[in-house]
Amino acid sequence: MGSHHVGGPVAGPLAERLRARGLRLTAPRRQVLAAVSELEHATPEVIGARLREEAGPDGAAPDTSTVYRTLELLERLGLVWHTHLGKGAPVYHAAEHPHLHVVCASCGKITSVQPDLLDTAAERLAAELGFTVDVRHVALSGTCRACRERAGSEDQ
Amino acid sequence: MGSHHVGGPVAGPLAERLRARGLRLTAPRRQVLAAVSELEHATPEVIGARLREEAGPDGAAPDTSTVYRTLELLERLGLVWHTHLGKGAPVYHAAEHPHLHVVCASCGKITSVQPDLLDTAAERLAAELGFTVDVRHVALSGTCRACRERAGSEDQ
DNA sequence: CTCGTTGCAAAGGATTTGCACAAGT
DNA sequence: ACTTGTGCAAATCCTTTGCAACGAG
Repeated sequence: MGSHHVGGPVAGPLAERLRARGLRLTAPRRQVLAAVSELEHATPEVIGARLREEAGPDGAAPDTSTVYRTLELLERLGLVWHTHLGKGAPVYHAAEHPHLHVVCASCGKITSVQPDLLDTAAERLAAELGFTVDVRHVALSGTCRACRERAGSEDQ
Repeated sequence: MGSHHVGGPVAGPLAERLRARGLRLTAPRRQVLAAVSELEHATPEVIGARLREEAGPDGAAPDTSTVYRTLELLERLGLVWHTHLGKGAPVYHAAEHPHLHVVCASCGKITSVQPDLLDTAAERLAAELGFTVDVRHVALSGTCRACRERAGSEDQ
C-alpha cells in the first residue's frame, strides 16, 4: 500500500485536534484510531490484539496500557466513543455517525440502530427532568428474534 | 390457608422459591435480599459493607463471595435485578416494580423513571427487528440539569 | 444423615499507575 | 532542548473458584 506519508485525510482530524491542544501525533495514536475505525464494537483488549497482529512477529505494537490511555485521549478529542454493552469491557467505535446499540442478552449479538429511536424518550426526559440523554452511550439490552424463537421451541 | 407458620411476609417469596427448587433458606440469603431491598442501586461491594455494619463488631456477616453467589441466585429466582450503569460494578435492586435508570455521566446521580418511557422505542424495535427490549437492564446516560447548568457557567 | 452452602484464601481478568527512558516538535 | 508519550512491571479493582467444614431439611 502507499508507503509515503502515513497520513492522508484520515490523520487530518487527529493531527488537527492534537495540535490544537499542544499534544503530539504518534504512531500509537494513529494505530489505535485506525483500529477503532476498522473494527466495530471492539474492546480495548481486541484492539490491542489487532494491533499486535498487524505489527507481525517483529514489529512493535503499542503496549496495552498505551491502548487504554490512547482510547481515553481519543474520546476526549471527540474522535471515538465507547458504550457499555453489559458486564465486561466497554466497546469503542469511531465517532463519525452517532448511533445506538441494541444487544441480545442471550447471544450477545450487537445491532446498531438510528439514534432517533430514542427521540421520544429523550424529549420526555428533557421536559420532565431537565435531563439530556447522550444517545451514544446507550445500549438497550433484550432478546433478539432468533433467540426468542429458539427459547420458545426449547421452552424449559 | 390460616394455618401458616411464623416467618413473616418477607420470607415468603424467598422461602417459597427456594423450596420449589430444593434449595435452602439460609441467613445469608435472607440478609442479602433484605439489604438489596433497603438499599437502592447498591453494588455487591456496598451490599457486603452494609451487612458487615448491621452485623456489628462481633456478629458475622456473609463473606464477599457469598454475596456474589447469593445475588446471582436471587436473580435467577426473579427476586432481584441488576443493571450496569456504566463502567464499574453493577447495581442491584428488588424486582418488585420494574423501572429504568437514568444516570448522570458527570455527577453519577441515579434517577429512577417509569418503564413506559421506552414504550415507543420498544415498539419500534419489536416491529422493525423483532427485538424485545428488557427495560429492567436499561440505563440511559446523559447529563442532569444541575450538571448542565454548572457546565454552562464554567464553560468559558 | 445428606447434600446444598458458606468462609477462606488464592486465582483471574481487566484496567490503572509510577517511573525512567524514548521521541515528537 | 523541552515536554509529552511510551513500555514495563507492579498495583488495583472486581469477581470467581477450589475446598473442607458447616448446617438446613
